[in-house]
Amino acid sequence: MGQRGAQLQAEMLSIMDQNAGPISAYDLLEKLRGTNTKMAPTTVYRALASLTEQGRIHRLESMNAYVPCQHDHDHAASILSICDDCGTVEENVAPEVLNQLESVVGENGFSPKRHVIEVHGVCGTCETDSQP
Amino acid sequence: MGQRGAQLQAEMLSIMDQNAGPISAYDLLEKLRGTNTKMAPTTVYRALASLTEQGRIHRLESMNAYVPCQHDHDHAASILSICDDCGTVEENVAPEVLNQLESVVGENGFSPKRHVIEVHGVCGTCETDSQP
DNA sequence: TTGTGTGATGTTATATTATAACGTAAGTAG
DNA sequence: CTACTTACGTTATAATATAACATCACACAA
Repeated sequence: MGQRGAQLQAEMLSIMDQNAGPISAYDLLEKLRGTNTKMAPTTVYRALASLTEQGRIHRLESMNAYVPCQHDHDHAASILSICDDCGTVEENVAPEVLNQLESVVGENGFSPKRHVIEVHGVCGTCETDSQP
Repeated sequence: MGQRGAQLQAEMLSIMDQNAGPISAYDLLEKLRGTNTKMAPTTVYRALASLTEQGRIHRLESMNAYVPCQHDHDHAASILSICDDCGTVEENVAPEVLNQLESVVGENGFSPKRHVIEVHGVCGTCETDSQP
């Protein structure tokens, strides 16, 4: 049969690390099929869910894609900035942003459990490169 | 043929206003088929794109669903808080959060174009209701 | 060792979300 | 009226995700 949890997840992380930017579940599946021809979407989605729960990857909600976490096990919500030119994603952790955010949404008693903060734009490198 | 842009969009907005929470494109499509049996997904997606560009609705990236804008034509990025219990969505505009956010992602020259800020949790009402 | 429980995986099928491509019709301005 | 532009229809298909249930691998205890 296939690989056991930890091993599959490690292989997935390795693929994601080698990948320049975010990767979709199905692109990941194709790469995994290099070593395991029979792998099904379900398996990949299950492993992605597990990695996400562990905080080892992040899902880009606005792109239906995944990136490795850049801040080991940091459980604070992260801010993902996505360059729409080159596709690179940078991760930032900024407690002060979170605090303000919580105070804004909390005004009416809202109690936050999960934050999705994604910023699309152009990264410094691409911005520079596009100068004349 | 079908309705022209403005009329279709108005009907869509009306459906969304009557709907308690976010609605998916296909649920919207089904409701629209009450008046126009032949409507196709493409048409709905096109109208949703147009409404989004106009800032009259927001797409919940983390739910693949849509809600009417609660702050007429306010072009600043909004913060959407989503109650995972009752499904209601509240919209806030908080320039100070945006400013901080931009300063965090801008540290390395990143130039933001679009913000996705969605907070999942439990709203004040549901929180209160669940007390003993 | 053998049984037994748990969780991962395989397998099949299908649901859900979204877009491509191209033709046709409706309104709009000249 | 005609040309132009934009919305819409139509068909097909791509892309993303989950349900349901059988089977297998491993760990652990008897």
